[in-house]
Amino acid sequence: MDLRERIARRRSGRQHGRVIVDRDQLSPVVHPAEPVGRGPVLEQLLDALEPVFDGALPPPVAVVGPPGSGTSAVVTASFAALNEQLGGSSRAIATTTRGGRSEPVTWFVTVDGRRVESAFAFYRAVLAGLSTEQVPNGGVGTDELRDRLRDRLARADRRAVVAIDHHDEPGTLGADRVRELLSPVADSVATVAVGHREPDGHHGPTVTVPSYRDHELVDVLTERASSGLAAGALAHDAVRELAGWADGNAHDALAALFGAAVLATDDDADRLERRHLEAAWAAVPDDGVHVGRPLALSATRQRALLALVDLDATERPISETATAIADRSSLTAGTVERFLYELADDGVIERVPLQTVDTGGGGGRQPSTVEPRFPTLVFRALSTALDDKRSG
DNA sequence: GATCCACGGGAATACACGGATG
DNA sequence: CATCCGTGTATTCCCGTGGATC
Repeated sequence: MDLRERIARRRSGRQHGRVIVDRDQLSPVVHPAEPVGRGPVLEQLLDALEPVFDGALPPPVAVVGPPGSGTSAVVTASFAALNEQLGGSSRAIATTTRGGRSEPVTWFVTVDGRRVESAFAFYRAVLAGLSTEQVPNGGVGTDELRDRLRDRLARADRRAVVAIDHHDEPGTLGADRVRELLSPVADSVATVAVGHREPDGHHGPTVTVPSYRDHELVDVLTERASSGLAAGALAHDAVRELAGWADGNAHDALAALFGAAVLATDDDADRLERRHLEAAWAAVPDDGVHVGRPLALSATRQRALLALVDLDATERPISETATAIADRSSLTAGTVERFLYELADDGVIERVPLQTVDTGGGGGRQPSTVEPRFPTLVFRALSTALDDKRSG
């Protein structure tokens, strides 16, 4: 990071108070261009993709690792760098418009499974990664998009390596479904499945990303804090403690750091105090889900979750919670209730059996309540679902 | 006009419990 | 005593509708 960049970040960060200099540097959903301490894994991934350097397609690759190990970060960073070297969209235009000689071009596209759940959305995402042209949002059929993709890759020496991130999370397109969608262009597309486990029947190299070790996580946090927080805002032993608490999970560690920074800002403090850190990691559930999960939901669902977080709905039956949320929004209680069940089914929130016996009418099935499974402070800070309301 | 998608309503099904039935 | 049944609630599942986009 050069000086100019630092100054620019300071300027843009002013509105965030005295502690936070650059929110993006702290965000668990933003990946650095150069992941810290993941050199060996990056090498393994490049090995697996080796054929692309000879203008060929690699075999199917799987990238697997436990939650918070940085699988997405590794793939995102690698693909960005590979695009620069091997002819991503911008370069492709520069080289193909000059002279007739068509150089081998390979695009590297990552598709975020959390935000791409239909065939239509999938083709759209891949096409967007393959060209700078505008891809329609609607009004055109799925078949049309598939045909465009085929046309795009039909010419010789054009291929794409498509990473499908989070292929094994609930609600996302599975690796087999992706293969099916890409079958019309199978000769020019290779896939990289990124997730917690290999796709069923995976054949081909697998890159295994291990959990961060304690000192590596310290490095990650130190790096993020140095660019995201004001100088001296975070004591070094706090970093160690944070890393120890997170137990190798970089997402949880960053979520706690971010949450603490938000709390310190609310306090108008000039450094992260112990109470901020403790409250922040209390807001990161054990064994919870990545904050990217709720952040990828539709605006209405995010609004429902924001209300849920503010409500502190513990000990309340799900139907009551739904009514309370509905009162604060334009949604019907019935719809909110269904949302909550769906979100619980996907693991974003968790149903907890409720023991209260005093249902006057007697009989009936026991109600349950719901609890967030995602980092609440981070979600509240990053969700844009209320932005239209907030500005002004 | 064609198309995708999220919302909304509600039907269908599962579960809990007490009381009736054999 | 084991099982079935009725009632009330919780949970899941389905599909029509309308907004947005091209």
